[in-house]
Amino acid sequence: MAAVDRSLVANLPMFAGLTPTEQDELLREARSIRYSKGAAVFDQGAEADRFFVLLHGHLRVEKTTSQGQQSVARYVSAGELFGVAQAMNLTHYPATAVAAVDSIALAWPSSSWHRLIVKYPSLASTALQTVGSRLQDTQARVMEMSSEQVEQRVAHALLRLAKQAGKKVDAGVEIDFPISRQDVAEMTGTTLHTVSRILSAWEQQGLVEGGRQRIVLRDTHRLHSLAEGEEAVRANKRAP
Amino acid sequence: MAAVDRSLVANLPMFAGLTPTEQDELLREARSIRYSKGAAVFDQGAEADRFFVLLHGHLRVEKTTSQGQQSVARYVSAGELFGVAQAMNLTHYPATAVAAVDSIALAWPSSSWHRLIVKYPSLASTALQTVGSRLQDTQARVMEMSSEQVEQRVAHALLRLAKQAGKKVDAGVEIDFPISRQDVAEMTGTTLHTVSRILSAWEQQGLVEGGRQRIVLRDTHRLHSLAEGEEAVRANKRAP
DNA sequence: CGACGAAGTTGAGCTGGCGCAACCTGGGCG
DNA sequence: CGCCCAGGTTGCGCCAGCTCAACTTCGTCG
Repeated sequence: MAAVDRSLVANLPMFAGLTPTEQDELLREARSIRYSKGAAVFDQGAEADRFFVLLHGHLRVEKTTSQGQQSVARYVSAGELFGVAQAMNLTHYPATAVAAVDSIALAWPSSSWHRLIVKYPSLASTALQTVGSRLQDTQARVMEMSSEQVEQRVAHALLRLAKQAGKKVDAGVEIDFPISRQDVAEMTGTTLHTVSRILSAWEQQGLVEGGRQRIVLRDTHRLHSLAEGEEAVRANKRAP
Repeated sequence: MAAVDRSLVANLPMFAGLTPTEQDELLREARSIRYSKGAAVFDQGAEADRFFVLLHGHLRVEKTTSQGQQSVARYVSAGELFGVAQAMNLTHYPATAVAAVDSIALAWPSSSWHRLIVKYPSLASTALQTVGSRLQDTQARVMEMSSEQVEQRVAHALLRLAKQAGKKVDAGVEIDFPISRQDVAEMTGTTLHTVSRILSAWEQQGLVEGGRQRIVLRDTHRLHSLAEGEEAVRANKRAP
């Protein structure tokens, strides 16, 4: 475990509003940990003994029901606070976090949480905002799933991914980590077959560009109209 | 506005962990407001100038999409903290809260939030737990909507309502406020028609007892198996 | 460099539940 | 006391998207 320099983290939301001295104090209590692609940062159901800030990389957060149904809750990007189960009074992690690419995180023991928020109230505010914006996102997903067709939901999901983890590339915006059709299906509540059909149709229209575990958005504007239901690229149109 | 006695609120989560003196101080800054059935406590999109604790009654929290699609996000019961938009760094309420029955709430100005959590860190903890458990619930809903049939989702929704706001009655457990088929549909992402068919079928089996804006669960045990997908009371069974 | 497996594509058929429509019912108000 | 209407029920037909299945492509590991 290497010491982490303050300059690397000073502009993260979690450290904003703290003096350099306070930042150093906080950092002194943290460990920096490296996770290689595919490794789990924590597992659903495990004791929530730490909370984290992601320094580098991307994590996929997945939930599995008792019946074995799996679903992708969200992706975590660099700078975000995550694994704050303890702060919400949970004793165990409610989901699994897996490194989608090689990643680095800072970890604090959950037991310090209470002491830290008393000492640094801004920490509590940051956590509230983090959890609050997750709640917003999740509620948005519920509304999409109640009222939108699969095609719109997939469009929304891709646009959200692009906003959160989009890398500008000559052909458009590329999702910055490997993501399968199955992953997209698990984010939108559909099957990989349907996602595949939709992406194929879109590719024909020049809306996206696919590939193995790879999605590039070529026309975010039209994807937006699709997402808002202003038009539709019917995927199962029958040839006459 | 009447002064609120500490003894009425001392055992609410929000006031736990505070000394009687602190409780009094907090109360002194609050206003108590009465809402009659159907009145809005706040409207989606309005400036988030206050946060609340519900003292008595039940609220329905609804969200409407830009396309006009409405959905019920949750119900608030007595004792709960709500309307904490400001704490999540939102300037406007993301949903509308309507009194499902005559209700009473305590209100604080949002502008005091920051000062209060610095003074009473336990407030921040309470808020985090509140928001956290909402996040849990919402994520559970997403998973249900991805992997369950409508019938299971309705069963889950009713059981959740009963747990949160169930009143023991001779025939079983009654939802403690008026709730329409439409409301249930908006909680489960289906249509009032489908809910009606399902409840009718269940009523024939003696699982529930219906009525205008009224639902009584008569066999929570079988409803649980239904919710877990262990059996199914097919609603559209065709007569041979 | 061959072959095995993970990821993706595509076809065909079936069905849950939605949309539409007509109708019933009980509670409240004039 | 009778009318009105919000809330509820029910029948019918249709189709989006799921299931099942076969096949292709790509990457990687022995």
